[in-house]
Amino acid sequence: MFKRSPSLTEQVKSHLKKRIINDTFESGRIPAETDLAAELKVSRNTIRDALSRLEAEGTIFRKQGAGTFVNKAGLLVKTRLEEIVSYETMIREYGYTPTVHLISTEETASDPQLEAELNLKPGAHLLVIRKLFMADDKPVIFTLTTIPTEIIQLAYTPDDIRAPITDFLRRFCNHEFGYYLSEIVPLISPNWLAKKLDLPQSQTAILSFEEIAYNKNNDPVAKACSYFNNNLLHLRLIRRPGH
Amino acid sequence: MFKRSPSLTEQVKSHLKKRIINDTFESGRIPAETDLAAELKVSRNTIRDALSRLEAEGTIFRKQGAGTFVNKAGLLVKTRLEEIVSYETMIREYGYTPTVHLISTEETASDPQLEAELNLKPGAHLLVIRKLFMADDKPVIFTLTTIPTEIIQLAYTPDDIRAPITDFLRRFCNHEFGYYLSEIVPLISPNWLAKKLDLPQSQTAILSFEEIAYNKNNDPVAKACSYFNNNLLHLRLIRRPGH
DNA sequence: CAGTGGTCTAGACCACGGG
DNA sequence: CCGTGGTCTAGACCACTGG
Repeated sequence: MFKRSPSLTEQVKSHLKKRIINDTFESGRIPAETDLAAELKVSRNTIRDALSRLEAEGTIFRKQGAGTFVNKAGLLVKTRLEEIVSYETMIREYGYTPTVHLISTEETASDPQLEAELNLKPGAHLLVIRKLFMADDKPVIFTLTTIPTEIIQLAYTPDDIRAPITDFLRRFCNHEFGYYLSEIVPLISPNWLAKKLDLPQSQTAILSFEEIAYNKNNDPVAKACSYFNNNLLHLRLIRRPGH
Repeated sequence: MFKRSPSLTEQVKSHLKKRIINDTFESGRIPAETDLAAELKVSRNTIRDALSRLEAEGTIFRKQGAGTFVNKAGLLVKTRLEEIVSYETMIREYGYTPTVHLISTEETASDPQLEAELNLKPGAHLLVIRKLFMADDKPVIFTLTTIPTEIIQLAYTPDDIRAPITDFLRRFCNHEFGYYLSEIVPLISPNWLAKKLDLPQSQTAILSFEEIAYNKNNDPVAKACSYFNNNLLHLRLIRRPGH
């Protein structure tokens, strides 16, 4: 029934998610793990891995001894911060049409703070990219991405820069993206930013992300700052007790 | 070597974490999974589960084909939003001494928004709890917790209310805590809050959490709003690509 | 090529929930 | 009590890394 790639677990997960969304499971109850394993011809461990991922993203919940159930409220949550999606996808999941404007690119020298954060030599050269994301032509996210020029190995066009940074790192820097270490910082929007995000010039509180991108070798490879217009997007998160 | 409870995986995880912190592993390299399994007398799957948790919290990173390594930078990250710790623990992990002040408790009637969020009958009674968390006697977090009185089944003292809400729910409401669904909202601190958090009266941007607490049955049982003084605490998060 | 982590299997036993 | 999810085992094969 399933192929070898992507992983069985992933195929089972999306198969089950489709059935959940199409409401194939009456009364919100999902069949027992052993039954699913028999039906889909995979081992129970594979079923469990898939269900664990669906549970982590709030699609289902499980109760030992009772069963596995659809989390109707969880289905309404579109994006969760702890899982990266491109800003275009995020905007689309809120029901808007996304567009990306490349505002500017610029080369500068690094400052001591960035050198520490990205583990650079003093005076390293940096590529600074400014982008504006629109939802139905209303500006919602402004981003400022900083990449050391020394890791860029191929020539690129403005279109390549419009793509998500994870794609740019893979295609032009030969770095597989690993994860973001993010800090959430509240801010009173300065005038230049209020103008870009179409906020009232009177002081408005906004959210910003300051993120260091790490590659699969755990080396810091870029810094990304994002500024959100909270009128349209909501930043949500599922928080669970540590094990 | 290990007992039956808590889970083997959890014991292996904390055993390995101790060895990582004590720098038992030279050159940052952690032994192969099969070696660890033989040494600790557990199956490789158990080792893998433990390593997966350490990887999720940023303590280690793995590279297929190469090995498993200590994430030295990740060890510096104390608290991550996606994993719940009590605010007292969070303050302690930043190196301060925490204290909790119970500001007030109050009973009110619900409003339509809360009735929708907590799935209540119109006009339900609510217990509102206000607390202030101090770090070395400096105020850093103000919280406003709202619990429907109908789920409170035992009498409680002010001391009981000072405890984290997860404890209160378990001990006095017979509800096992499941997870928080949180929204992060930026705010310009109003004067009353600036006073409580000892912020400059001039407008300051702060972060707030608006969280709905769910129990293990996936029912919403409480609402918790938190307001942070960002001068002392940093809200961090590890973000990874979805599977 | 040897050694590593990634995936998957089949089976066992336990702990809990609800009738 | 039975059926559920939670944990653990032993073993197999694959995919990737690095010398």
